[in-house]
Amino acid sequence: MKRKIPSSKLRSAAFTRTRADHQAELSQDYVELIAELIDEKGEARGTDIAMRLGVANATVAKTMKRLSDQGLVEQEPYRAIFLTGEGWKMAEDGKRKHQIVEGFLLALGVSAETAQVDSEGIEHHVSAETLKAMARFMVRR
Amino acid sequence: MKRKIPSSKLRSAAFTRTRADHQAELSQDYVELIAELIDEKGEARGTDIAMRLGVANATVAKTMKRLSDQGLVEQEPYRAIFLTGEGWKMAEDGKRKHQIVEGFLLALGVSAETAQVDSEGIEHHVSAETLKAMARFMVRR
DNA sequence: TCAAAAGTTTAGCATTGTCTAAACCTTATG
DNA sequence: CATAAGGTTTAGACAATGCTAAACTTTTGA
Ligand SMILES: [Mn+2]
Ligand SMILES: [Mn+2]
Ligand SMILES: [Mn+2]
Ligand SMILES: [Mn+2]
Repeated sequence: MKRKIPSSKLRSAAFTRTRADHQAELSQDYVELIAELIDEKGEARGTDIAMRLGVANATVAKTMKRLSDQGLVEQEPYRAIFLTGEGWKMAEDGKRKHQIVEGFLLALGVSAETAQVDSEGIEHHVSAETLKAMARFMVRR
Repeated sequence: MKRKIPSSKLRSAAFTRTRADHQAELSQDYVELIAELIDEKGEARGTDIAMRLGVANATVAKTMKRLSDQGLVEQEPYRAIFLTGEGWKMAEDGKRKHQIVEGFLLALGVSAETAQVDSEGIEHHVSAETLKAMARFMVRR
């Protein structure tokens, strides 16, 4: 039945959702990247993560602390980083979503570079409904 | 000629761009909202901004300080907030972009609510190239 | 084998963005 | 026109995300 929502309420809901998306964003990108490195090289080291993210080493170390508090990664001092079960799940969900968004942009006709760059930010703000629409578009097109 | 960029470089470029997008994001949303309020009511008051953004009053006040340091807004103590020339320009650019992204999502077939919410985050990560592709899609469809 | 290189951690700092609570002005109305 | 209600500002706290520099550990290779 869907009552009409007053527009200021709806408006603030959008900003609130965006802020929530941003909170989740960093963790998602980290675990996805860690999963990628493990697939590629068998392990994820701090330096490699820092390199690919374009941040300093110490930043990665600090973030790892948070991620392990969140139960997403595991690590021993001076050793490589691994994902927990939960971490793997998040990585896989993230990867799937990322691929749909990037593939969608390509299907829309943008260059590979642009699709790659834009999708890195866009992926975090795409709701289930929009993701479905993007997937549909790629199939039909 | 476009040399092949090593994939780790390109990868970090995407994250770096996303971080830059996020830095610009808050200012953009604020000025756009202030412009909207001025159009609607003739002035933008702190409370209204806070209401629509879904944040506390004090948060808005502190942000205003930053925005006026950035030369985007002007205000006298205890008075409403106004945009500088630069502020208006940013607001207008933002609005245009926002409308294209939101309209595009609608054209893609998502609900009005979803288009409204998702576009609030997505708009900040859409490059000129992607924006053009979205505009094209809406026309052709 | 053992010193240099490579990688990791820690300390200390800055900025952004958020909050609550309290103090302070402005406005509206009885 | 005095005061209550409604806005605004300030103070103080906190978490997240980034940085550099220094200390420390592990790995590598002469
Ligand atoms: Mn991703
Ligand atoms: Mn991302
Ligand atoms: Mn974002
Ligand atoms: Mn926005």
